[in-house]
Amino acid sequence: MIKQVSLKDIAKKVGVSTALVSYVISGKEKDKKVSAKVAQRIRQAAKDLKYQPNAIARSLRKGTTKTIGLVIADIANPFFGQLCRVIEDEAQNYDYVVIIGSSDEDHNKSELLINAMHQRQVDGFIIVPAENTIEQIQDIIQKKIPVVLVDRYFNELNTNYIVLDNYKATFNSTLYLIKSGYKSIAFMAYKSSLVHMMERIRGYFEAMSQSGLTDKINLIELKISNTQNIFENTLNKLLTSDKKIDAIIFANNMLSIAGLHYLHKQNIRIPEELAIIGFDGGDCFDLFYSPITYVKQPIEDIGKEAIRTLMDLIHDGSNKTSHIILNPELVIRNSC
Amino acid sequence: MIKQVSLKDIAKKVGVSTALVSYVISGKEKDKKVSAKVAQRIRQAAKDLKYQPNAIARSLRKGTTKTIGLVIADIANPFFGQLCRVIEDEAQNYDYVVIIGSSDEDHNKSELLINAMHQRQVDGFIIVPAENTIEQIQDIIQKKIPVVLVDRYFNELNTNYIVLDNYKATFNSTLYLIKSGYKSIAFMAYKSSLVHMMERIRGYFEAMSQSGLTDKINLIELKISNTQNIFENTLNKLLTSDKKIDAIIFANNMLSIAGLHYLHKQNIRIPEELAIIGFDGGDCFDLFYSPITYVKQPIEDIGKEAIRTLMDLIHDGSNKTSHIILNPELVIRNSC
DNA sequence: CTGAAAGCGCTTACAG
DNA sequence: CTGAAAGCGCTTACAG
Repeated sequence: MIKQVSLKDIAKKVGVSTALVSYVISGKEKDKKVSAKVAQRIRQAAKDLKYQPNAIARSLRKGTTKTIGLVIADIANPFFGQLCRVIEDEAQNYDYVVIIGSSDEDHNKSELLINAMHQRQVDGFIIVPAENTIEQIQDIIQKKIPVVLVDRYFNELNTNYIVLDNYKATFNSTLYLIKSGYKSIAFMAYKSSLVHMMERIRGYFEAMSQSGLTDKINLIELKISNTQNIFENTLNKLLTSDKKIDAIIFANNMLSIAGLHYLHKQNIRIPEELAIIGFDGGDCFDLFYSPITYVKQPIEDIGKEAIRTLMDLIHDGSNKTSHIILNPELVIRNSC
Repeated sequence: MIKQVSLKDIAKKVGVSTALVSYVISGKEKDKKVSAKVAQRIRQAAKDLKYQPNAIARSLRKGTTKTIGLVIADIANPFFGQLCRVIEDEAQNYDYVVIIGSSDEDHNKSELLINAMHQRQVDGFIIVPAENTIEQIQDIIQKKIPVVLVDRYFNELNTNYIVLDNYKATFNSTLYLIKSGYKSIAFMAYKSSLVHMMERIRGYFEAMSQSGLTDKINLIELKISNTQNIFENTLNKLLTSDKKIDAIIFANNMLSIAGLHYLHKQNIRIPEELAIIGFDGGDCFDLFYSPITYVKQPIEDIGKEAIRTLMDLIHDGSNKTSHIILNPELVIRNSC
């Protein structure tokens, strides 16, 4: 690493103080009334020396880094991958940079990440909170660092959040299946105390019971840590039971993809033998021999709203709390 | 944003100088022989005050940020998405953070990104270079900032790089098709001066001509900017021509997926009517009714080697140049 | 219109 | 074993 060009080098070359150079470089000449010709010489020198400001020094002085910390729940999940992309792109429009970490749904890892980002003085957080991370979020709030939760939130905490209307998502999906003549509809979800999962389950329950199908309710809850093997055994047991399942709704895309893998392997005909509704979408849903009907989240909007909310918080220091709940879309194809 | 706890606060509370606190916090007590009980009191105070070191200040002082700048070519491409994940995970093992940007194959955007990262004083770069970015890479090298290229490189530049053996990848794929009895094999690629694409094309050409099929060579080159529409028209023209194409090799995963979309829509039976070899893999290849044979890149290895090489460069200041060329794997399924 | 100086929060020789 | 002090590269009142 070679010694880099600093303000001082430019100042020396032009024969002025670093203050002048700083004014010109940061575009404040107008206010400070730096003479046009001095400004010109400074700009020229900066170009000649290929000056690049040291953002670290500026950050230390100004107390702001133009950096956002993004903690997602699972980097292996394409849904979050896409979300990262949107957020990154969007942040760039505001001249912010994003540093990303995956908690892998583990609260210890989450804490490590949040601390590392905090040490790096991020100006704000966007977090997809894992289970048992309430205290971590509380700590951030207490330090008055702007934070917005995404995809999930805690009822106990009055935070900004952007989430899907998860209840509506599964309520509508279930109803759609029922209207299409399916009755014995199973629901595969993760066992979780997190509100998004509970809401998805509630949507399914409500739709079933409101349709007089309470006795057909069949909720399968898997642990996130379960392997594809356990997953397939469970699915196998479900499908070979005497309950005669005629449809399955998967509560997120990891479950959907795992499910499709199994059904594909077993050569179970969709929708003839079994109807399917997936979650979150993706190329595989489109390219499946029988394109999959699924709940589509407005990822673009989620990301944009998250950044917009965070920027409001950072810039206006606004003290309102935003709860933004976005509508799901049921994309209807051939799988049911 | 609330005033944060600093070394000074701890020093004041314990009644020592900030130097002592710094030694203890950064784990240097042994060397500096801070008395055990003072060290203990400092640690306790740090914990009581929930002290988090200010990494920005440390970076400014030490001249290192423990941050890596990662510039990929296209954030929408799942291949790069996965690569980001691997690199991020791997960097974390070394206690480094990654900031990511996508050049979208545009050299202007690439320059903007590299400058922004440079201003943020990244300790090193990992770059998937876009076309016409030689000067940008040269600039980095000249500033003695560690950099390793990934996926592609420039023949004109003596840089560190990690790439697939692209020639072998398509040479073997083409040969595999030929051995399976296919003759009229088309190759869909992007028009590009970049070495990875040219190597993939060369592999195809060589395999065809070595097999006496020179007259069957059929290279389709698309611009990266081409829409799915143009893509489909081209594919349509190709398949309805009197050349009787019996197989297509796609030169990367974007082309593969676009191709599958088209073939799926047109109900072209694979492999009966047309054999297919894809590139890079993914769930859609697995879940396609006729699972797709494809060239698999060792993404995990690419990412790990990139980080390892960069860490060597940063830490040992090693002045050797690494050219790492990894082997492709042809994953054989049912599409040909 | 311009400059001297303080200070952001650290680390690290140096002196004792 | 401990402290005073310089300095990383900026920005920004303040004074002229």
